[in-house]
This record gives sequence, C-alpha cells and structure tokens, in this order.
Amino acid sequence: MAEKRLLLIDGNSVTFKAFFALYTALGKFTNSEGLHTNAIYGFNTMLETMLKVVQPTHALVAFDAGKTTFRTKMYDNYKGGRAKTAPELSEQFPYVKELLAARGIQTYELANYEADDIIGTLAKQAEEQGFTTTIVTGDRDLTQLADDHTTVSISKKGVSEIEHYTPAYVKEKMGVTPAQIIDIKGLQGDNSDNYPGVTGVGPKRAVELVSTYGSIDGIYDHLADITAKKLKEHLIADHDQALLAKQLATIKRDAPVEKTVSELVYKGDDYDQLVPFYQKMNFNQFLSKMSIDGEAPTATPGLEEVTYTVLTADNVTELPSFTDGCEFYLEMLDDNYHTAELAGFVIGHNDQWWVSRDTALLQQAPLKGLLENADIAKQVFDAKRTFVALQRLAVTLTGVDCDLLLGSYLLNTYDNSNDLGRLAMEHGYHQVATDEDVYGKGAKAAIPDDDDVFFSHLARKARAIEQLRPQIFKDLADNEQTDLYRDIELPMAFVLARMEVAGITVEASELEAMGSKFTEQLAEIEQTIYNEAGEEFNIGSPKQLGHILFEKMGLPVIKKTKTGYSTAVGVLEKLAAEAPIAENILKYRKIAKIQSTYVEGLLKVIHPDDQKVHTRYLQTLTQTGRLSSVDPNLQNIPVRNEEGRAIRKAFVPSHPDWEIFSSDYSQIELRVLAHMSHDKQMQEAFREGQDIHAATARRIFKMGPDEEVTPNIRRQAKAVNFGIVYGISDFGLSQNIGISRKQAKAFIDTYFEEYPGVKAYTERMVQQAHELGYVETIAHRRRYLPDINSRNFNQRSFAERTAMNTPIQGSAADIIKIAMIRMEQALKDMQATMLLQVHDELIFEAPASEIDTLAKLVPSVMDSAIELEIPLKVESHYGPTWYDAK
DNA sequence: CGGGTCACG
DNA sequence: ACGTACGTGACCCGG
Repeated sequence: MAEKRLLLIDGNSVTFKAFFALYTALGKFTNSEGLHTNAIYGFNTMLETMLKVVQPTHALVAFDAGKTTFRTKMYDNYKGGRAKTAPELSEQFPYVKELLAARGIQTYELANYEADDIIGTLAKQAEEQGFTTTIVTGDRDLTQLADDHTTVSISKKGVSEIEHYTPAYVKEKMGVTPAQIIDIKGLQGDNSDNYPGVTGVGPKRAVELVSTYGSIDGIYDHLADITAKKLKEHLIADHDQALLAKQLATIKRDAPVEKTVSELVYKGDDYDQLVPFYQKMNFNQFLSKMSIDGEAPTATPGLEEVTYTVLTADNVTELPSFTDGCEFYLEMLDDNYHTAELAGFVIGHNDQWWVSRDTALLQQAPLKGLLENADIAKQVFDAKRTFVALQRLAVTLTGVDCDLLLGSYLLNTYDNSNDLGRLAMEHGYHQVATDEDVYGKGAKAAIPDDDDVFFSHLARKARAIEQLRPQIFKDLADNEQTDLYRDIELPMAFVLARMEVAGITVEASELEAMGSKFTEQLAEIEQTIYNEAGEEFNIGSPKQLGHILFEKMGLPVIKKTKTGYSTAVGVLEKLAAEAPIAENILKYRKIAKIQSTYVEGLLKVIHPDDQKVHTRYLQTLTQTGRLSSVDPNLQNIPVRNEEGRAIRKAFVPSHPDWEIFSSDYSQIELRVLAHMSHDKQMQEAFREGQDIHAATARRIFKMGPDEEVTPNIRRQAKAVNFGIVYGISDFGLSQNIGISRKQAKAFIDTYFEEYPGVKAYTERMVQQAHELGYVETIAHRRRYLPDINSRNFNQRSFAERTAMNTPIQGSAADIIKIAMIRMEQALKDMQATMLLQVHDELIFEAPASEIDTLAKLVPSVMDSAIELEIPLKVESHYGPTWYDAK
C-alpha cells in the first residue's frame, strides 16, 4: 500500500505568524479593493513549502471556532487580557479559507474547542491508521504531540523558515520529552494564554524539576527532597494552580471531531478557482510560478516579453534625444564598483530599450553628452554606484532625478536590497528576475554568454525602474519625505561618490614598519604565553584558550557564552590579578587585532596606482540613517589607545605641504536630545556652555554648588547620559558602570526627576511607535518598529529602546549630511577636499595655506547646518597626518 | 556561515 | 519571569 501522509495545519496560528512576519510590508500587500493580503500571501508561501516537503495524501487546516471553549469554562481568564485582533488581520481570515478551498484542502472548526484539539484528535486517529503526520503551527506547545510518526513543524520568524520537531529534537531543544511539555507548562504557566503556574518558576527551573522528577506528580511525591526553601513554599502554595495549568496546556486527543482522517484526501489545486483567486489578490508571483511549473494553462507567463535594440558604434547615433528623460542602468557583477568590470548597460524610455555589452560606447557621442546633460533627467538604481563607475570612463553622471534604491530605503529602511529584482519584488513588481536567478551566486556568478538572456534582464531592469518610479515618489510625498530625498539623500549620494573617488593616501612604508615591530612583539608575547600555559596552542581560538585557562590551569570561570567559556576582555581583566597569563593574552589580542585588521588589512586595499584607499560608504544600510563604510571600513580606525592610534600616522595628505584637517561635533546626540525633548534644564546647561556630564553629575547626585565633581562621579554621570541616549534600562546601566541594579534604577529615577522633559520625550517616542508603528528624525527619516507590540518581552523592550534612540542617532545623521552637502559647495573655489566622514566628524586634506580659512569655514558650515533650540558646537584640529589632527 | 571578539561613533 | 544598553564592519575559528 502506498504511504499515507497527513498534513495538519493550525490555521489561526499560521495566519497570525504570517501576518506579523510580513507586518512591515503591510502597506505593500493590498489588492485593488484595498484588502490587506500579507497574511494570505505568507500563509500560501508556507503552504507551498510544506506541500513540497510533505507531499501529503491527506490534509486539513483547523481553525478556532470562537472565544469560548471548554478551557474558558475551566478557567475564566483563559486567554484574557489579549489585545484585540487587528482588523487588517481579521479581514484576511475568510480569504485564507477561500485560498484553501481553491488549493483542494479542507478546513474545519469545532465549537468549544481550539484548533489544537482538532489537530490532536486527528493526529491520534492518523497514528492508529498508520499515517505519517506533519503538524504545522507557530505555537511550540504543540510539540507535545510529536512522536515517532508525527513531526511538529514550527514556522519561525519568517514564513519560509521552518523548524521540524521530532521527539529527539524536542528533547534536544527543550530538555524534556514531548509528553513532559505539559508539565513544564503547568509549572511555568503561560503568559500569552494568561494563566499562572507556580510562582518563581520560569522555564529554566521548570525543565530542571521535570527532568529530575519526571512530572508534576513526581515533584509533589518528592517534595521532601527539595531543599530550596522559597521554591518549596511556592510549590506547596500553588499546587492547585499547577494542576490546572497543566490541564489547560493539555491538548485534547478525543474531541468530538465529526471528520475522519480518511475523508481528508488532498485534492490538489483547482485552477478554475485558484487562478481567479490569485488574480483577485494580485498575487502575480504565484500566478507566474504556476505557469512556469506548466500546471495552469490559463495563467500569465512568468515574465512578459521585452524588446530591445542592441547598440553598436554604427547605430549609436540613432538614439533619441530623451527630452522626457530616460532610464539608465550600468551592470557590474562585483559589489565593489571602484574596481568591478563593467559588463554592459541599458538606456531607454517609454518601454523602448537599447542595450550593449560595449561600455566604451558610453564615452562617445551621443551617450556621453546625454549622461552629462543636467537637463535630461535620469532614472537609475543606485546613483552613487552608477556615478563612480561612469567616472572611471571619464563620464560625469549629471541630472539624476530618481534613485530607486535611495527612495525605497527612505520609505522603509528594510527595503534596501542592492538587487533591483529583489527590491522590485518587495514593491509588488514581479516582471524582473533577481541577479541571483540570472547570473548565479557565489563563485559561480557570471554574466551570461547568451545575449538575449543578458539583454532581456537589463531591459527588464530599466523597465522596472520606469514602472516603479511614480509609486515611490508618491509614497515619499505621502510620508512627507520628498525634501529628505531631494535635498539630503540624493545630493548626498554624489558628495559621497566624490569623496570615495578622491580616496585618502595611506603610506604603505609606515604600515610596514609598524607591522615588523608588531610581528616581533607578537612572537615574544606568544612565547611567554606558551611558557605560562606549559604548551603551545592557538591563542586566537577562544575554544582552545578556554580549555587552557579554565580546564588545564583551573582558573575560575567568570562568564560563559552559548558555546563555552567566555574569554572576553572583562573576564581576562578579572583574571589578570591572579594569573599573569591573562594580562599577556590581552596584550597579544590587542596587537594581533591591530596587526591583522589595520596593518595587513589596509595594506591589502591600498590602490597601487595612487597609493590611496577608496572606501565605499553604504548609504542605504543602517536602520538609523547613519552611513557605514566598507572595503575598507574607515569609520573604525583606532583612536582610543595609543598603540592603535599610531595607525593614523599612515594616513597622510596626497600632496606635499598639505595638512589633514578634522572637525567634529561636540556632544551632538545629547544636544539633539536637548532639542527634541525641549528639556529646560538640559538646554540651559548647553546654552551656558557647561560640561554636560559634570552638570548631570551635580543634578543626579544632588551636589551643592561648592562640591567638587570628581572624575569618578563625572564618569558615572556620563554613563547615565549615554544610557539615556541608548534607551535606558536599569540592568544595562548597572552592567556598564558596575553598580547594583537597584542603584542604577535610583540614578535613572533621579535623572528623570531632574530632566523631566527628557522623561516625557522617551515616553512620547514609545507611544508614537505604538500608535503609528514608526518613529521619525528631524528630517522625517523613518524607522518602522514592528516589534513594538510584540508579546515577547525581549523583542518589545528592544523596540522601545530603539524608539528612544533612533530619532536621536538619526537626527544627528541628518545634520551632518546637510553639513556635508553645504560643505562641498563652500569648498568649490578652494583646493581643500573633503575625504572622510566618521558619524560626527569630517576629515579634509588641504594646502597649509588654506588651513586658516578652513578653521573658520568648516565649523561655521557645520554648526549652522540646522537651527536647533540650543547651539551646536564644533571642534577642529589639524596636522601633517590624521594622527596629528587631534 | 555563525559566533566570538574587538575596532569605531 | 523574561534578560538588555544604540548603531556599525573585519577578522579568526571551527563546523
């Protein structure tokens, strides 16, 4: 007999999961009638995966019937206190059922019972009839149903990420058998279902108790063996609660389900229903997938045909003049556009496309003129990348109107894929493949030899830019982000491009000299460490190091990581008092880091032609609006300790008798906080030019006017200020400055009393995040915080801290970006060149003769970039190397 | 390819 | 009861 495979899905749970997994894209998932479709889409994605993996012969999706069940009769507050289901979600349930009907899968619900109980009951029947069963849910409680013939698949974060629980995996992951899950639940209760277990027992303790005594009954049989006094008291006091909780957690295996397993035959897709359904939902991707699989004769094809003309030296002059603007895309396989081979390009408009592999054509008329003509609007994807690459051909891209990547990132910081095909998909446009699909991935990635494959892909990219542009601009306008896009981010792209192209000179000889010195030092320390350890081992391996320190030498274990012993700085510093080896390891680590990352790392990326390094600033990556820097990262060159700082001696001007000049904002984040919070006290401190950390110390420690602020007290106040900016928690602060949590809480409370405006600000940001789902910077940069309503404490807390921090960090990023754009203008008649940005600092090179001018000009541009309620302060330094510009 | 560690603001 | 400071990137190890 053929194998019988049953697929059982918890419809409510999976729909919920899908809804929240695609929550940030909620706005993108609507059909033409305004119905939200993200949960339906996510559900179907999950379903596709499961159908493929399980290949079921039978299937059913169970739903909850209503609010009252036999459990609410047992316990009034069962699932009480739950937030009402969002209407955007509840409207989707009927369509999930319609989808399932079209896919040939039955649905079922039963009054007084939850979906779990239907599943438990049918799984039991199936077991008796020799089925192999797969249960799909988002709820870990169902792992209690795992057995030799039943796997429980839990959809994790995303809808496509699925974890399969067999009994062995349950044991490994949760530390108990499937049958013991209910005992765990009995002890710890369930917050989301709103019932308590035993006071003081969390997951850790519950697992410990259950694995020792087997079950709740086992624990109460051996109460005498339990020595922890408090625990025992709680166990005794909460016995009834524990038994009730266990009962509530137990899934029924004998619910009065009127269906039998044999009735659940999976019929497969009904195209007459499914195709119109997908069309109604606007699920173009699922539609095209059907046709690729060759299953549905009526569906639209995967990708629409695209026509194009191949450009050559002969016909290039026949190009139109594009007075209405044009789309342009320059293809490179490698990320690093400073060096990547230029593989081809596409240009066109109104769905008329011209393509070529011959990028030399771009250097000739009419293309060069067109690209350099400010009056011909260009629509591109990643303007900075395109600009820098064209600059290598001596073509200066001018007149960019739309950068699809930049616009998309501003709308939603998560929509920042460097792959046009992927990004288009995130906006619901499916008529262009991803680069991975066309070019392949990893080492095997290559531009196709087949002209039609390559050119069609290019033409589709240009068409995607043309099609998506109106929507992006409309959405930006709706979000009041047009100014941010037009006046800050788009000009910023070209400022950054020119900084990247300029590069900064690094003296290889200086690095090499340092390198040989470090090599010697490392060899010496290495020997000392081997002697102290009594054997040779790899000091760079935390695993081997942990073995030596804590097993062989028997040093006390101070902290553990997920995988073993922690050997982080804090731990080694504590050990240093009793073991000199710890001190030496710290020394070794410090030098090894400088050597590998900065000496060797930088030497590898110095360009042989010009002795410079050319970083790439990622403008569409961070969630706050900051830049990041890669290949190499020039935003984390050492400065805090002397050995590392010496690396900066290798960064020099590119001409003799020039200097490195640097200006940085002083306390910009706290000033932004003082501005945004309107806090009177904090503003006063800044207006009077006080040392803000000392002023804070006076306030939170209630010091008299004559009392001296000692360095230690100031350090503590500084940590509190930082904490506030990061979105404070008493735990975090206590860890940072080594005080008790209680003391930390007292500090924070006093801080908020002294700076009530700051307190109101933090509360306002968290509230806004709850109400609108996002927070904003001064320039309307937006960050969505989907986890702000999470029932997971950790996720929610993180989102809350982020809600406080992002407007501050992000507004500081807005400010320096404005300054950079104005700076470039201000420098246009000077030789001085802006080279680097390090978040609150700008670095230039300039002839010595221009330094006096710069020393006035740069701070004035920077501190007037934006008008705040308090002044901005800028400090400047210069010298013959970056090291000296301090 | 993820985790640990450490460099920066 | 939960278990955290915010934002990044590069290197090394080991599976």
